Amino acid sequence: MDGREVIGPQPGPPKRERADAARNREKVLKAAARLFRDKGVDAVSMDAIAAEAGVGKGTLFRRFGDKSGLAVALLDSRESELQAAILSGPPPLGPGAPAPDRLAAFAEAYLGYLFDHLDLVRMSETASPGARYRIGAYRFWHRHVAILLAEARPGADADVLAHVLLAALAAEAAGVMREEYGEARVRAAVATVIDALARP
Amino acid sequence: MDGREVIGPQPGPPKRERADAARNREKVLKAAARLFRDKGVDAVSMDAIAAEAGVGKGTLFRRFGDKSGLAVALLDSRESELQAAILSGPPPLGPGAPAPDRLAAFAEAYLGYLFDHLDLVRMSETASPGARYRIGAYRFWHRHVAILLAEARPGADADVLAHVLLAALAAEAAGVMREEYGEARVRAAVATVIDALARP
DNA sequence: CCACAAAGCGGACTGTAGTCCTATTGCTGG
DNA sequence: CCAGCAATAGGACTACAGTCCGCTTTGTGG
Repeated sequence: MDGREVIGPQPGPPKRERADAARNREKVLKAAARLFRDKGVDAVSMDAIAAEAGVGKGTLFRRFGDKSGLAVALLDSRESELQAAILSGPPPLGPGAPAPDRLAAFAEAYLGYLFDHLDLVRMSETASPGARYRIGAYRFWHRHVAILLAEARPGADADVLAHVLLAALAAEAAGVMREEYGEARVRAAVATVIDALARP
Repeated sequence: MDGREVIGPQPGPPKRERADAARNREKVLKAAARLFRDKGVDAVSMDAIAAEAGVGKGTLFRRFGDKSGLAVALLDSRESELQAAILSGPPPLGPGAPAPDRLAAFAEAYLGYLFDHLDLVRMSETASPGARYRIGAYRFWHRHVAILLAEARPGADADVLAHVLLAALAAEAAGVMREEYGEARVRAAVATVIDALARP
């Protein structure tokens, strides 16, 4: 990443947030977190969140767009941590290590993040068709992986290969694999693929 | 594949299909095909299909389960062709060629099938969460790939690797890649990954 | 040919995501 | 402090997937 700053939903909005808007945003995020924790992500409807937060449905949707946007907002801090570690943390996740090592470290770290928040990430990726690829964070992961792949495997079509690799890290795919074979084997298999691709 | 028969939705039901049921099944499939062709898969609701077919909604859902089931039924013949070619067609897609060649041929053929029917396959895979992995055909592709991977790369965790590979062939992922980079680059990238994995 | 059980039918009903439009609220310059 | 206005709030409304259950059709055994 030749990066400048973390890509993602703006923690502080463009210009200035009106006081009532800020209040309601907090209320919604708190309510959503509470409901998701108590009942599970899949069992909570947007109506329920609006009711629990004491705001109207319109407010909820205008602010977060859709379920996917709400999930992204809830994941924001964890995601930013990971992005920061990639941009400026210690190697091999951060800059300084050889590309293949960085790729392996990224996969390890990303799978940790993913499995820690599987339901939320799944919601952010599957709320609407194509949601996964519209999220700002996806573009971040993609660029990171593409740049490292280009370095590790000169001449390859790194942009497309990065999408291929990331397909295996989709919440639904990784979730199914973990359920069927356990986390360790998923991590190992992803490491195998990265190894095969990045150390030709 | 040490296979015996094609996996998928039963063309002829278990015991015997009542006359009215058969009639309605045909009416629904015809109506759905017509509507999908005219308006596009995403713009057609289940209500519209039921109305166009002149049957009740209950009928539609009892017979096909959900949107995913309807898509599978519509894809059935093309899918069975591909499965048959894999099980008993000429090499390298069919038996007889070395595993890496068969894997490459499978990816080529599958991408052809996928891109020819992208919207329908996407519908079959994303109609409900996890739909992709519940479809009988997915299990077929998975076993096929796993068996070939096990042969090409002894000692590797072929079952998990097969899922990883197939993740790149998900309709949504492949569709996004094609849109962004074109079909040729997607095919090439998938071939690259298979090559890296299967010819260590 | 008829009676009758079971398979199948259909559309009213429920729950949910997401939209829209009007009333309200908070900010800003005077 | 106040007036004006743009941003925001809220909930009624739409459209859709999927369920349920009383009614109808079909095949069968007498």
